[in-house]
Amino acid sequence: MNQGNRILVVDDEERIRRLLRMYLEKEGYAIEEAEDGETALRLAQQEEFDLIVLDLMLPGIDGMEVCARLRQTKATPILMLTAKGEEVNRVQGFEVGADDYVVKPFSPREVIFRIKAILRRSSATAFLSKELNTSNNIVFPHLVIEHDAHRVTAGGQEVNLTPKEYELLHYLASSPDKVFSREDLLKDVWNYDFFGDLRTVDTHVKRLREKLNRVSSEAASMITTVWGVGYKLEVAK
Amino acid sequence: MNQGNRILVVDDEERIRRLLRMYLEKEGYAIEEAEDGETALRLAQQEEFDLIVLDLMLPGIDGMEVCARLRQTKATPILMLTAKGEEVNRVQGFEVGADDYVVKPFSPREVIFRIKAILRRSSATAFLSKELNTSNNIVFPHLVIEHDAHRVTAGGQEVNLTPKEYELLHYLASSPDKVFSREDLLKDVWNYDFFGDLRTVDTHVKRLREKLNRVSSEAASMITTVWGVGYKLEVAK
DNA sequence: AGGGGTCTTCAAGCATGAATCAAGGTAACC
DNA sequence: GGTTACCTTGATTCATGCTTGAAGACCCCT
Repeated sequence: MNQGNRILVVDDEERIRRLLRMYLEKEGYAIEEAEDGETALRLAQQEEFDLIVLDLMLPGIDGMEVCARLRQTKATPILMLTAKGEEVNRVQGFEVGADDYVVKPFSPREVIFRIKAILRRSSATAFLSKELNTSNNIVFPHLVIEHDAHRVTAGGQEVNLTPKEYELLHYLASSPDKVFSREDLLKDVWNYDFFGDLRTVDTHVKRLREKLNRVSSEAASMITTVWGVGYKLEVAK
Repeated sequence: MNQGNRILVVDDEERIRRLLRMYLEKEGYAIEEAEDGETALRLAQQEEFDLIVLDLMLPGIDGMEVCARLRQTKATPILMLTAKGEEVNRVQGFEVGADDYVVKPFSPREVIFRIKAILRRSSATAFLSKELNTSNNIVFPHLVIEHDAHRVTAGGQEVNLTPKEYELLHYLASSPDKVFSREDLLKDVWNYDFFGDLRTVDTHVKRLREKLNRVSSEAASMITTVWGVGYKLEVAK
């Protein structure tokens, strides 16, 4: 868990702000919101944040501008949100000092990963600590997930997963033993603007189990159904 | 990882300084900035840096001059930045004591490689233990990349690559097994002022595979597509 | 400077692989 | 044994990657 890093979320769409607040608070961050550039700048000046999530498209002062002005006085890390197809000059974004950017529509999961990555980096440079803990690997008795290599190994053998299958497994694996409802999974693993059938989750679970089972029945049986509730990845007892 | 080497960045353009700071801090270096020759000289005299990145074109005392004066008292390694089209005599630069030079617009990646190479060289003389690691060669079962010679050998036979093809391959090879998205690749391998189509990456990958394949299908098949994510250079298992 | 060749980029169409959803079957609970 | 939730399957739709060609930038050589 995080020790309550403070994050400022800047977006003109309320549902986006609410969405991010929800997810980030779940992760233990303290959230503040701003719906335009002026407010964002004011808040950022008078309070200390550990990170700012900044939409590019804002009424009044746009994100690029906010970013540039902010950089004159503060070094707060900035994560940019850009809409797909928006004629964004990415380089401009970086020049202006954004640390990373995410394209909408994003999956909540992705945003959280990027935020964690940025915060890890910035605290790493502060303490000159080695990036030992940075490895994104998740290791269970019969299941290894190497995130950088995007590789899953079950019972010592590599398993080929499709993107969704991989994301689903990775999501379950990052909170082992926790049960997620189908709604949870759809909300977190899929894009925020996807409203699909709950049964879609079933299908992916099925194929995930199938692929794991071809290689290691132990790994496959880690994905357990909690009747009337949802799914979880169960770590052997 | 680097143990926080200290680097002084000297350039009159703020966006260049910021850009370099961003990338270098990500690599774990501690950055200080100067925007003119006078400041640079003052800072370089009163503090100890492990390396100085120095723009040739500066208001007041120019880079060449700074370099020459610095060399009278310090042996700090210097990496020169020169603008394209600037009729720079490279030899002049070396005479004056620069250790290496990079032409603008540079790709962030290139600068980082040069910096690491210089630091490795200079620390190699201090610690003989590192001597072994000094070569910039990357060696895989069917693929050898000799960076100093800018030469690629696949299956024992030399392959002729264009600059971009080479850089792409080298970048992938320096983090084997790690998956890079097309965005990542554009960001790191292309120049800092390039804003292009993601599909451009595909084209280069295609031709890279083609050239490697003419000589060694094993080498070609090391460049693997991770569906929905990006590309990686996969080391045989 | 001018011309030829190379490298890079980008667009368009095609090929392939993955995600979705509906419908019927099956297992768990009471 | 009935009811509810879950699993399975396959067709359809959708997303992504690959290939090709052509245009333009760039470089080198004369």
